[in-house]
Amino acid sequence: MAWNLQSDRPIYTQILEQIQTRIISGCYKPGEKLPSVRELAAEANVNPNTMQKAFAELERSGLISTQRTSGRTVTEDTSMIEQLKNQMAVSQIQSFIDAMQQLGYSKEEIYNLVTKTLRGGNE
Amino acid sequence: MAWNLQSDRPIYTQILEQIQTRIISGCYKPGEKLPSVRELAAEANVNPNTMQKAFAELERSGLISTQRTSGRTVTEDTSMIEQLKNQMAVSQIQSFIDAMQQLGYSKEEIYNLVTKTLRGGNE
DNA sequence: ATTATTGTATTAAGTAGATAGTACAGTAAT
DNA sequence: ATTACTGTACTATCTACTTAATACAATAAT
Repeated sequence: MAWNLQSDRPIYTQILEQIQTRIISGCYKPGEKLPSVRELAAEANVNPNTMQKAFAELERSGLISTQRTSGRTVTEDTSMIEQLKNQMAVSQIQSFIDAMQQLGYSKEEIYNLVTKTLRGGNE
Repeated sequence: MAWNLQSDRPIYTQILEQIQTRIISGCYKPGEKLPSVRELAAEANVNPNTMQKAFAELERSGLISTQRTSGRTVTEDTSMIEQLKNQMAVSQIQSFIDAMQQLGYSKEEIYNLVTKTLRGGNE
């Protein structure tokens, strides 16, 4: 999975979210060692300080932990990961429906549009 | 409808979007005169310059127009408004589904979660 | 004519985010 | 011991966003 960074929001926030997503989707597995700050920064075409800032946040939440000089690892607490997954899903759904309703779509219309889109797409 | 402004994105961008939403949802009607920059700025608890910046963007898109000294009005081009509504809806749906799939949810799971949420909510 | 209100422009200041460059301390591998 | 890699810290600089405080020209209302 590639890094997808826009300029309309802080980069470190987007990196934070995308690392979370990678952990949740199993791209980075529980207990697995993460690439180094410098490596990931190069990969994302970002300053190491920016990547570092994202990691600092991730650690406050407990999702990853640091072994001072040998790198970082994803938490082995799978229930924590599962919980975060649910949280993010609920939040996605809620803000999606809110936005659609504010545009003036009824529940039924939202339902129909989602159904139609899900049918149409690939895979 | 109240202003909902977060600090994680530029204020003027959020104002821009929310004015678009108000026009699309009919809160500000086609041809209607808009409140002044200063008035809206006070209402949103924001500097007039920030509100002005949002309006400048809205004008580039043609959604509103300016009568130099008597204020601004919403476009009367209802098909333009309708088109913007569709655009924003499609974009909402797409990025919602993308985000869910990246979290690891299948189309069927997305469908079920959306259905369940739509059933549960109010109104 | 005067007054108030409109959009608009300008300058200055403060803040947050991002980059660049450098440095240090701890550990693993050799 | 040396080397290479790790996270971490620090300073300086640049840009974008936001606020503040004015100011001006055009029009609507009086």
